[in-house]
Amino acid sequence: MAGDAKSPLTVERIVAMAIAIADNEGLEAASMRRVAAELRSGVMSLYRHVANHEDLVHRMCDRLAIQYGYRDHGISSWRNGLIEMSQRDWEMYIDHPWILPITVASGPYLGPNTLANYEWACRQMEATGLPLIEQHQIIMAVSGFVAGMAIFENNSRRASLQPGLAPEEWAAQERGSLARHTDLERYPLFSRVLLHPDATNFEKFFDFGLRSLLDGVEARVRGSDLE
Amino acid sequence: MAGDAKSPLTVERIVAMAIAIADNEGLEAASMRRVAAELRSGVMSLYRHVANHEDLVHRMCDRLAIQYGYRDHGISSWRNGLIEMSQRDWEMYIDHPWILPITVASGPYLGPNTLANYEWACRQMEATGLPLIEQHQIIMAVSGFVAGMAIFENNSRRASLQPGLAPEEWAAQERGSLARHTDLERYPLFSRVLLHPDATNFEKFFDFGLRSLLDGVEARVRGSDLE
DNA sequence: GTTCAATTGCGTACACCGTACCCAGAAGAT
DNA sequence: ATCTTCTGGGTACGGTGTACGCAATTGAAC
Repeated sequence: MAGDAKSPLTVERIVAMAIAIADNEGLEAASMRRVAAELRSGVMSLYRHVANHEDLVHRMCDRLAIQYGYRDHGISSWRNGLIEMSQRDWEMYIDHPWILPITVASGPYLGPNTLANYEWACRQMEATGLPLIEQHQIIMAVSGFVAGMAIFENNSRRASLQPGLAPEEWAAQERGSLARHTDLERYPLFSRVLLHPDATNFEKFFDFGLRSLLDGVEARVRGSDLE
Repeated sequence: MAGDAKSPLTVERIVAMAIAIADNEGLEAASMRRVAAELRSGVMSLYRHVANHEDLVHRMCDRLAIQYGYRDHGISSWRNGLIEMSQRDWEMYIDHPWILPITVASGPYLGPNTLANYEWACRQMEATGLPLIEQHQIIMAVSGFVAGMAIFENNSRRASLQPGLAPEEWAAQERGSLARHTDLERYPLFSRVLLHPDATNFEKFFDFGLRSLLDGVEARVRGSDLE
């Protein structure tokens, strides 16, 4: 993890190190002190390249927007465009769970790369022929759905994957720890769901929900859904 | 805001005060020191009633689950049940924006009231005849969509409502501040959206997205969507 | 009423955080 | 060789959560 002692401090190195720390130990571990220590530099040196901690966080987000940029590999329809957007966003949220709390707490940082992605999505939607503002709102609805599902997916992953035990063992353990504060008998349906191995499998319903949403949009595009 | 000096410290008073502070000034303002000061008590006194700060936050969340508990006022179908759930959650997210970051960062706290709400939703879904696990996943998909849309709604509210100026003025100001770091000419579609008064109006597409989602579920319930 | 135990309130202190301020040293220009 | 500018970073301040230990209050038992 630690960087070379000699190489000069740059924004890129700082951002990359902060992302590496956040990936491994969570966002709160990526403090200015910690990043500086890992880079073998003084804390205040970072402020020569980054305005403050919030600025660093924003740069981390926009950095991911490059890595998970929307690409058209033979995309032929607005529907496939929205699917591409959803898949890239989903991957980003799963690979770097720390980005979701940032987006929620302070809004998506509209850096150049994030904006380029948005612009790409909007361009795909032009084929719908809908007014621009509706294109925007559809993009927001789909993005919102993806973000929301990623929240649940990340939560269940964080809960179940941490000790590296089998899902059934985890469920049993979770059940035990919950039963300590709560009378699970009062929540029979929840208890049964907790025992089910697919209780935390969201990918399947991510696809299902996305398809439902896109079907709704398609109906609107065809004009049968205008109110 | 400040509490009576004489009344004894209780969990309820602590939680209520923390919620009041978070509502007015954001979650980070509801620190242990601040809550204690507002209650005219010592900081460490709070720890007699609350395990730690995280515990306090969890109790705040479960407190809201009472206030925004799902109720059946003549609800006749699983579809209306999911709509009730969505509306209550939406209200909660809008009235108390601080709860979303908590849910995202550490998962929904499964306190007794939150669980009771979940149980209610599951019971509504029994009418679908789907396997329990699918009922669960549908609830999660709808909840996820609501949470995701609430993220965007809250972000745009926080951005646009703070100084109390008209939406157009805000858009112009936002455009100006963005243009300082970014060349907006490179993002023509985004620029046009930014100027539109409905750019931050999500309620309309919240309804649209929810309807699309429920239509998809309905198709599945009718068996026409089984793969 | 007195004594003892248990509960509640809280002051101090420590480790962490972001960062304002100022100074040392290196690099480049004149 | 001197002066300017830029980069690195040490110290210090005010914020955070909270471990520890002591005082005051309450409740029970005699």
